[in-house]
Amino acid sequence: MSFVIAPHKKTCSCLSCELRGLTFSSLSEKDIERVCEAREEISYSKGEVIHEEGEIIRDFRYLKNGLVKLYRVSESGDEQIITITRPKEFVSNMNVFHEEKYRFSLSALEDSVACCINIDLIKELLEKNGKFALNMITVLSRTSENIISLNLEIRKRNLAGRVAFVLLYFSGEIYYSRIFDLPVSRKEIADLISMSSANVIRTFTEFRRDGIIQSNGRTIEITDMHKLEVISKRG
Amino acid sequence: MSFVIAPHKKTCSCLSCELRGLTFSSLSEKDIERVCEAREEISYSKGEVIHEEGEIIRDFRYLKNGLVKLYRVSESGDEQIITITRPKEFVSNMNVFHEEKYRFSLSALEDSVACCINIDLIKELLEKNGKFALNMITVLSRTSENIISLNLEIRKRNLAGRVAFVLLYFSGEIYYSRIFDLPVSRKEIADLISMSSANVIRTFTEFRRDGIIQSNGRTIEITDMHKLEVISKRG
DNA sequence: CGCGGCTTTGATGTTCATCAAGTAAAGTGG
DNA sequence: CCACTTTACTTGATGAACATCAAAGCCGCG
Repeated sequence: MSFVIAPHKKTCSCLSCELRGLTFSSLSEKDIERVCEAREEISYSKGEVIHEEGEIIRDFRYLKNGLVKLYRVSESGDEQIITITRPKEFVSNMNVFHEEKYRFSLSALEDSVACCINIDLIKELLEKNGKFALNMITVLSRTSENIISLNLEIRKRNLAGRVAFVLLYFSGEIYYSRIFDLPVSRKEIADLISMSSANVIRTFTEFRRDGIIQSNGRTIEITDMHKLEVISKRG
Repeated sequence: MSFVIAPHKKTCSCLSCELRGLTFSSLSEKDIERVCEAREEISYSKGEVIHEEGEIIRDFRYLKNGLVKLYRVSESGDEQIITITRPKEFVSNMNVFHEEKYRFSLSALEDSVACCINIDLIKELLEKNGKFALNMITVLSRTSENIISLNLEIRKRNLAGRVAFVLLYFSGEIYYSRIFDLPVSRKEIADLISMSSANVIRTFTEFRRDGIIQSNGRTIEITDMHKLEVISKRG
């Protein structure tokens, strides 16, 4: 099956989008085209804010590629990171359906691309197409549960256990490699695991001393996976 | 509009159920009746487990009244409480839609009643009726976000702030009163806020000494709401 | 090249967990 | 109903875990 690129858009590939299967698989071709017409693809460069807490929700945002962090800033100014995640997850698009404004902020940790589709159109399609809605429920549920589980995992560990867990998270869930460049600062790790950045750094130093990791700035190599897993488990 | 109680059921009140508006408002009368036929109303007495982590999900459970805690037990045997909530929230029914087994456990803190409806019937109705599905999405989203927000609030506070926050939570969100009977043990509060029970108790004692609360066993009276709010905020 | 932000390390003090022992309360079986 | 057992609660003492503060080095950026 072939399709023609609309002349007024650089990319209009919903029909062939590799992410289509995640949620939009149950839409008819006609509806997919409507979405395609209405959508806007926005690129965010590393560090850019995608949306902020309190901002009015106008569209449903679907992360195509990149890496983002979902977070909240308290009155006192410090940041709490809720999750760091790749496209398959929905992230902030949970409260899209029951609130007027975003409750959390979202920003790009790597260059990212998001599809923005008017929220009313999505709601209309959900209402019209139960299969699509059931699909959406499935994806939203998974996302929420992953966030909740991540939190439970973190909160049951001590400092070293949390740092180990986060390193394993990046290695196993984000980069699929023993060697990777951390997408976040030490302070952001601290904000994710609710510890002070000084102690996160100290823990890195210990891991280095004990031959568990090698690190040079943001480049990390896990040299003793087993030990790291043990620390994560008992911590 | 009147309805007749089916002879083979003690209660079959879906049409007039006071909770209908929350999710089932968009179902036709015919579908409501199907649900009504299929559903089973189960009572749980205080302390009883409604479902456990790992159990196969057979039905969609809808809390009619009571109070429940959602929690998880780690390999080491200690409990992490995720949330404590009243009927309007869905609680465990998130992973109903994307997993075979429950990821968390649910138990009754007060005598509770749940409607159990076969999950396949619910899925069928969601698929058939987009309005119903959109409704469901709204409720599920709200529930998830409340859990996530609760967690963020707790994790940004210190011991005293967490205890104050939890007391205000019970007072303001669960019992709507300055005076109430705690539905949980000191240890359960500890499991909710990730602190040791000894320190939770110590904090209670301090609050009592400082004239912030009066407490006799599980009966709590908040005597200085303002001070408690200040502790919760700055904690 | 100089400024500001991130990182690192050490020193210090606070917060919190843990252990232990004792008390109250609540269920259990005779 | 009482003796018994168990579980929840309470308090103190101790040490470990962690935050905070401060100073110095590093790196990137204008």
